[in-house]
Amino acid sequence: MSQKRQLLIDTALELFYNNGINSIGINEVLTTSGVAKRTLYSHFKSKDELVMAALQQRHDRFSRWLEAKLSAASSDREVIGCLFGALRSWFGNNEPELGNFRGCFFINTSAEFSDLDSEVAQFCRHHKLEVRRIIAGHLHSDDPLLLDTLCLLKEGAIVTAHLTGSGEAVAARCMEILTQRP
Amino acid sequence: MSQKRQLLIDTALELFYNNGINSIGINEVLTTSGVAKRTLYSHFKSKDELVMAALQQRHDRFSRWLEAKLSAASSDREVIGCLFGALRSWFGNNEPELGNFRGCFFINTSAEFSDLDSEVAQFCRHHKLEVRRIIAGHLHSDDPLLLDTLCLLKEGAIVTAHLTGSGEAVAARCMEILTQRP
DNA sequence: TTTCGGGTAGACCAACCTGTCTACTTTTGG
DNA sequence: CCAAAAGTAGACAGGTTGGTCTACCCGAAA
Repeated sequence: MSQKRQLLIDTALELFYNNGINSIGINEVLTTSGVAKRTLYSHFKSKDELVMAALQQRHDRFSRWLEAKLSAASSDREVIGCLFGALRSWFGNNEPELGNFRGCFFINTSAEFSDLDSEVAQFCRHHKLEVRRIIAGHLHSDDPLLLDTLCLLKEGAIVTAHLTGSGEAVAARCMEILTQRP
Repeated sequence: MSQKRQLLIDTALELFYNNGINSIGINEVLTTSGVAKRTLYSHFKSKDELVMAALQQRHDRFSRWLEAKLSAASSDREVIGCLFGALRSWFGNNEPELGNFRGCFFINTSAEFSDLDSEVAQFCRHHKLEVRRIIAGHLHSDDPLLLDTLCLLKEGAIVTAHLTGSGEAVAARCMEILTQRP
């Protein structure tokens, strides 16, 4: 069905991710995509609905990407290697399907929407839970402490990579930290 | 000198931290503080300048707070305890001087300002470096891997606490992770 | 007493925001 | 082949933004 709808979502996601949702107006999405305003509002009844569609799109894409990256791992040690190897590659802008690295879209979006009960904030929580579930699904032991460690270090790495810019060193450091454990 | 200036900074910081900088207009700062617009623009030549003053204020307050929390520690193990104990207390809204917990002001602000060269983004980087320096100053061994571990887990904890809401459990988990190492 | 810095209230400006609307054109399926 | 669906351009409405400006007030120091 409608390819314009998909074009709008793709354009919105890229602009939102690169500039923040509040910094991007509807008109910028329209001029960038070359779609008419009327068309946008025939597919989405408000900007919020477009935002939700962009979040969903990012979530799907990121989940598929992560799942593929972890699928090769056949031991916990390999899961660690795959996970932080993938992150390092992302931080270094070598994962075209995820776009130019600018932190985690869901962390960034949460920072912009203060109302914790809003649909947007709820979806961000949902995303993080799903990512955790994906990682858990690839670990052999179901040591909850290991899972928490991976998730916490992953979040720390993403934020630090975004803020400092030295993302690849950060990801490598995470692997050092984790391989130094029993 | 001028107490109005300080009142403006305090009001702006609270509003910015609780709602995000782009969501708060100058007029909201004015009505909340009860100060006239003319007065604001006699102290700050633009909103950006007010934003910078708010960032500086937050940085000073947070640094002093952290320094005080870590000053009691006399061993690396105690530094870990003090650090994540302080974070747990912050996450649980038991640190009035830091206000109601809503993540890290600098991480949130970085998410809103995409230009990495902007004064705002530079200050956020500076803040994180300073915090790292404070932690390093209280560690006895100068094991860089330990320092990195603490900083990464700290960022992960802040982000996760903000996104999921279960902050105190997260901080406790970090301590478990760290005490389980040699 | 006069002068002046710091303050107030609020009208005003240009730019931008989301969202609606009219009027017209293109695409596509039965 | 023609009707319905999907698209276009862009004016418009009503509100908000950051920022400027005029006109006035007050208290303290020279």
